Amino acid sequence: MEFSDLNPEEVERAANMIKAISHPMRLAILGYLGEGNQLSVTEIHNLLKIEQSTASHHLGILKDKGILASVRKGKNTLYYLKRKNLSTLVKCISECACD
Amino acid sequence: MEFSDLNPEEVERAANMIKAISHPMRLAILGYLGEGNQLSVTEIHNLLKIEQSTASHHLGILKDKGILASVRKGKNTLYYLKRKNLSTLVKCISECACD
DNA sequence: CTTAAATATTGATATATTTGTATTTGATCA
DNA sequence: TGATCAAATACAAATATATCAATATTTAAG
Repeated sequence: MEFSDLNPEEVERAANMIKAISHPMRLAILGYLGEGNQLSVTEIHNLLKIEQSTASHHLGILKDKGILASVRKGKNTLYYLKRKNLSTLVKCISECACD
Repeated sequence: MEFSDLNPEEVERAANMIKAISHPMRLAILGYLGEGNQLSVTEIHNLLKIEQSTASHHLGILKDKGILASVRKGKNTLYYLKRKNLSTLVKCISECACD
């Protein structure tokens, strides 16, 4: 798959996916979910020390753009990485950012 | 390199790099530069059918965030991918966006 | 059914981004 | 030097995003 094979819509979609993860809070969320963990909104809210509504908002964006999926478990909604190759992407990004 | 190894500053830097490429125009630019090509501002401006100043602006962002480098060649300034592992990243993104 | 906990949504405000027009800077060439 | 082409910058308007506080919704427990 070459990037130049993508049509404008796919480019748009790709841009949206990346935009979704290109935010410090959301990258931090991915850091927590990176190893197959499942976390609730409240846990994210506490881990990142941000408002509950803000946490929910960011998780919603990540879900909407196809990065995360969620499952209801009792009172909680657990979020997790939708595809494991996103782990690769995230690793790749961390490496790029370090040299 | 695990994502969770990054400290807040590095997370910030990673977020900035990704944010830089998470824009349809800029992704399209990367598409054109992906295979080791070097293109001038005017060429990008013509290829993408956007204003010269807009092209320059986007190229400037990509350069500022460490994605592209540039070299003066006569009247033109040629832009190119700074690291080739960014090609991998871009490919990875295109694949993620397609399934 | 009522209450409480966990999420989600809404509204308001502040901030950031994108884009085009116009201008300026820089380099080349006659 | 003066004219010209290429690129960068300044500025402003439109749009988008982030954040918090308040409210609504959903679910489970009693």
